[in-house]
Amino acid sequence: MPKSVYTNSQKGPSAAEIADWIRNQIRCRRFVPGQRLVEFDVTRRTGGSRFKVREALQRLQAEGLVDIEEFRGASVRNASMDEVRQLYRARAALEGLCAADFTRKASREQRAKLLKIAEAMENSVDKGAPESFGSLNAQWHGLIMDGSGNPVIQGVVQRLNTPIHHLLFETFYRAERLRSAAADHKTILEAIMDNDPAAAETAMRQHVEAGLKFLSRLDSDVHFEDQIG
Amino acid sequence: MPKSVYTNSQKGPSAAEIADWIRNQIRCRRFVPGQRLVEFDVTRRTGGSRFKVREALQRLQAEGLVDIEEFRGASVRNASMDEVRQLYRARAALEGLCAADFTRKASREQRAKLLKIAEAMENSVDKGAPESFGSLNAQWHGLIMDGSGNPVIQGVVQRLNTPIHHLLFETFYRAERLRSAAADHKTILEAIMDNDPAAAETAMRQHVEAGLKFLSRLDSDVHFEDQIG
DNA sequence: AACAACAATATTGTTGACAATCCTGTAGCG
DNA sequence: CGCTACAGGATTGTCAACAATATTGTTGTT
Repeated sequence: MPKSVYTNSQKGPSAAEIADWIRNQIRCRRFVPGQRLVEFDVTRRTGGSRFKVREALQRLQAEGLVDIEEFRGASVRNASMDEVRQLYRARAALEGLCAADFTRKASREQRAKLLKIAEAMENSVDKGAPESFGSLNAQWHGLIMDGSGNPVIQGVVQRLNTPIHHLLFETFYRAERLRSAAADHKTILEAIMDNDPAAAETAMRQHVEAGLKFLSRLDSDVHFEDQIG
Repeated sequence: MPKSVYTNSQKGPSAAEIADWIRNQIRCRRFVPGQRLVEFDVTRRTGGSRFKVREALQRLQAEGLVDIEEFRGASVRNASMDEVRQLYRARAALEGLCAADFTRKASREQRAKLLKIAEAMENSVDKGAPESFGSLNAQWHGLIMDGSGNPVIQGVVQRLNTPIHHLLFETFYRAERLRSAAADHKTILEAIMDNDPAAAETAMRQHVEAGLKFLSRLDSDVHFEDQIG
């Protein structure tokens, strides 16, 4: 009976596995920005040695997910609203490019799957199910990057997304946003099916930037609440 | 009299400084793709401890500059032509965005400086000086990213550029490419001075992709030579 | 009670030694 | 001559102990 979730339970988790674990905790908001990541703590919870934990934390620092100060250790980095804005703009440019390339290069199967996911998302909109919509949305964007045949960009976007992972879901709790996103997807899908890369690109860019706009509105609301509370 | 080039000569270089040193060696082609980076070697040449060297190598791995295999250590990663193509496409999208933002946000001084650099580059073209053209070219692109007010994208592009740094210079040894690049710059500059972000963006994208086309041609030439030799 | 100086604890940084693995050169064999 | 098996050295992976620093708790003074 294995003690941990990791494959090599004998030798303990590797640095990469520990990094994945921390990354996940951050993405699921179990580790929140500003929270300190004490080495000993991570050691106990993952079963890895301290050495490997340090290794993992350094990787995460290189990814920009974690801040390491001398003699103060690692803490989850806090992305400012301005940084979020920049991340979104970068995403918009890169995913736009992927949409264009998907239109050019994707296989028949990938197009079919894209259509299938889109239909499932429409379903989620009707039922008002933000979680399933968010999950399908992630699949949708992932599939487009996958089908664009550009793993380099895919990797960059994934890294850019990690610190704002939860934000990608947050906006979906407003029905207005759900409808708007679904409409955007429809536009993008049509451009792809029409084999119009340029249209797909601009539509995707607008879609991502629309997400940013919703987020900015949410953010200013939160600040308003902060002032009252 | 300091022993090394690093600021804290007493405590030895930090991991970040070692990473910078290695990155530089790679950029200057003193470390070539495939070359193994033996820890002890780096230790001696930088004066850092083995621990810090390992730290630095892991960072470089996260950046995608270095490959680390278990029990075989680090080696300089070799970017395939396909990967280079992807890097260029990502650059095109991101630098295009920066050109648009530069047009919107850059200060009067930054515009003036851009013009000044462009004039100096024209000079290099006339004199047929590839090295100075390459250096000015790097300044030119850097200035545009700087003036776009988007450090996140700037960081991403810098990381994308590192493994292909030398390629950015290689094409300039053909006079044809020099003239073509200078013409592109002129187009971009005009769009910026006309306050036309969209035009600046498309011009910049075309410029970067033109660089890729030249490179592809060079690459196939090299392959041809390989077959003969 | 508020505050400063100091001691105790917790946490991180660094080093060195040892184990595990790979690479290389050599000898033996067909 | 070509090939495999095997040692020896080289290189990396891992760990535990120690040093340096930050954080917390305590005490004494005003």
